Amino acid sequence: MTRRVTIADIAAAAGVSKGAVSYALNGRPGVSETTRTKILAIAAEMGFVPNRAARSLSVSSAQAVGIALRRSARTIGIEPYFMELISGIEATLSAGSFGLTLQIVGTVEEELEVYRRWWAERRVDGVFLCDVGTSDQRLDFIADLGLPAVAVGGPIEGARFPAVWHDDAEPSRDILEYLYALGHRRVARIAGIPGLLHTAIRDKAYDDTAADLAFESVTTIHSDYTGEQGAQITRRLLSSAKRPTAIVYDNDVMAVAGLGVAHELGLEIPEQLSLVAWDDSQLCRLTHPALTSLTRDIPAYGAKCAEVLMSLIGAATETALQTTETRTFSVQCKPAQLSPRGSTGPAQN
Amino acid sequence: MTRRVTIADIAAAAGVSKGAVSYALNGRPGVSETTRTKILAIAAEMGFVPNRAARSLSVSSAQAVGIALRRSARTIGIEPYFMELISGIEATLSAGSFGLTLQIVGTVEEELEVYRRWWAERRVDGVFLCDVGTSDQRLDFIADLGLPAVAVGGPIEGARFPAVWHDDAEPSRDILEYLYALGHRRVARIAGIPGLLHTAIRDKAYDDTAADLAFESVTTIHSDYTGEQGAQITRRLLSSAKRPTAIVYDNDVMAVAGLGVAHELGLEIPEQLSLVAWDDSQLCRLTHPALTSLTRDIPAYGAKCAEVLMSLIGAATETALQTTETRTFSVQCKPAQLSPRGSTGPAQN
DNA sequence: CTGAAAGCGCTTACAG
DNA sequence: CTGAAAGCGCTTACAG
Repeated sequence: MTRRVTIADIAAAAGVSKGAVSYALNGRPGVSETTRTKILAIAAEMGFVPNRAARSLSVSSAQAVGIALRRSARTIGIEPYFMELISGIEATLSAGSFGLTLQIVGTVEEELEVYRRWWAERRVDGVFLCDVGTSDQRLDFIADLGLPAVAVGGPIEGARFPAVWHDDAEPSRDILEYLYALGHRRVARIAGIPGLLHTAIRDKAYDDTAADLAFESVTTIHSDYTGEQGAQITRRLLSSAKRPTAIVYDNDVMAVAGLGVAHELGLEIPEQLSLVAWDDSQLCRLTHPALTSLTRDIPAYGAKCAEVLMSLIGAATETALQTTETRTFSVQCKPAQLSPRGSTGPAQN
Repeated sequence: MTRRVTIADIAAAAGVSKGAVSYALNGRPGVSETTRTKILAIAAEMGFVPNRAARSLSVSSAQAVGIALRRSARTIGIEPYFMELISGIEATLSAGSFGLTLQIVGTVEEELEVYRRWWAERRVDGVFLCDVGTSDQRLDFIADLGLPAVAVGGPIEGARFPAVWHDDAEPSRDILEYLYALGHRRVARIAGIPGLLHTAIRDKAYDDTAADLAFESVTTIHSDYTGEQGAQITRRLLSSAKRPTAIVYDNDVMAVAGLGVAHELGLEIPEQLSLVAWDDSQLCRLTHPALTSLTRDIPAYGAKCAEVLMSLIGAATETALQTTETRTFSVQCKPAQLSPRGSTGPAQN
């Protein structure tokens, strides 16, 4: 159990004041180049790493950001989305040697409480807001707190902090046009949670596109994103008299579950039924046939979100320095691209 | 942007010293009951939450623990295991109002560096060590640092800190006996990464059990746990002359991929091939047929790991107080149970 | 039981 | 360019 070295140790070894050590270490004026290099050498030799708490207390910054996820213990694991997002976030954070504090909560109330506590404790300098809703009390709550934040999703009208988002309307249109071109006229969509912003955006895009094309029917049924509901709703849809010839799922987990149901009912894919998934994770390539899906680069998205938050916090990460224009209030990322695979084919009515 | 209230504010409002406020808040002797209740009331009214950095600096404790995960951005999401584990860990941590710092790393060197930095910065009071290897340099590294830690996996011989683990030998035996009873005589296992401790334990258990029963062949092929390799190895196995009638997978993702390959080859499940998965996540119930698998309660496991770490750190969580005997160096959890589903059936040789 | 003071390890004006 | 000092917001011996 080695002892931790402090600036006092370095100061003593270098024969200078603690202040000088601090200036040297932080690349600030106030020390000559010779003393600076000498101090730096000694610090490196002694393996100095500054005590976070002391630094935080001095500069009033936690050197960390937080993310609160509202899911149950059982369902959180199944969505590859979050881990990929976090993974991307971290890539940017580490560059600025910021830490990520993660908290899983059960209810909105708990989530708000976490934000308040984090803010009051100064445990984090900013937060990522996930699963943005169409009318989301967390937005004002966080803004009122004065806690820097980035919404992972958008666009958000009248937002008081930046939102980083993909346009979901265009891919929604892409899917329907693609299915239409394949001859599908009865299409169903098993959508996500109705209160979520991106669900609403997709809802509207589907409706708009459907109105432009001569579909026989385009139905949307909302779900809770779980495989159970995906399976259940698929079973119901496929048991109806005029069953759809194509089903679009708002995530990958439900699509996999839907494929399971299709197998269960003995339907040939894609001959008798075409399936499309949103959020292409590795899952979509594990099944047979592989699932046609909408592909986004989630780690890159997470990295972008982190960049915006860092620049908001004013942290001097390299990336943040390069792209100070990310301070704008809405950052749009490249929309999801359709990746056609074996689960879609021409309709046989 | 409300102002954060400090103990100085409370002291002023209550007309006492900061020391008195601290004693009152921390339930220590040194203040009369009347002043204590008065101070507490004022603190509550002002919405006081202590500044973490200041507290940490004083007591030399970060009030946080860390977990470093070594995966790539693309593959980390697919394994439900980690999020479930983290979710369980958090349930215990929140009770003691400890935070969880998460870091995703690419290499062992990076991981060791993270531990050293965390320790030097005093950013965490302890860490969880995942993916324990048969010969794991991280064990001594962490122990030498004097950083409290819990190994998520074991048992570890001569360990210098506690390990929390499930017995994997018994379930391994269960699977083989079950398959044998179903009449399977050619069984293959697509195992995980060879260097991992639990892989080695399962390897031995399979070998031992196989030796006790009259199998025609029991082969083990190691993999990297990804769906790609799961699919690839399954394809190779099923294309061989004397193909196995049952395949056991060391995780769920590979099992799902294996099922996809079976479908691809037109094999009837379970008539022509039985499949078994380890680590029953929701994934196993999404497919058709649903996958027979070995079920463990991962969130509960995570909670147990956190309990042991908290007790090690000496934090006064309620759970830790109740179970101080968790300071022992090896905590065994309930082994995984076989959950038979549609993917296994009698062998048709 | 209570108050004044020192200290945790940094940063940062402020004099020399 | 350099040093001594105060301060961040807590905790905790140490006197009264």
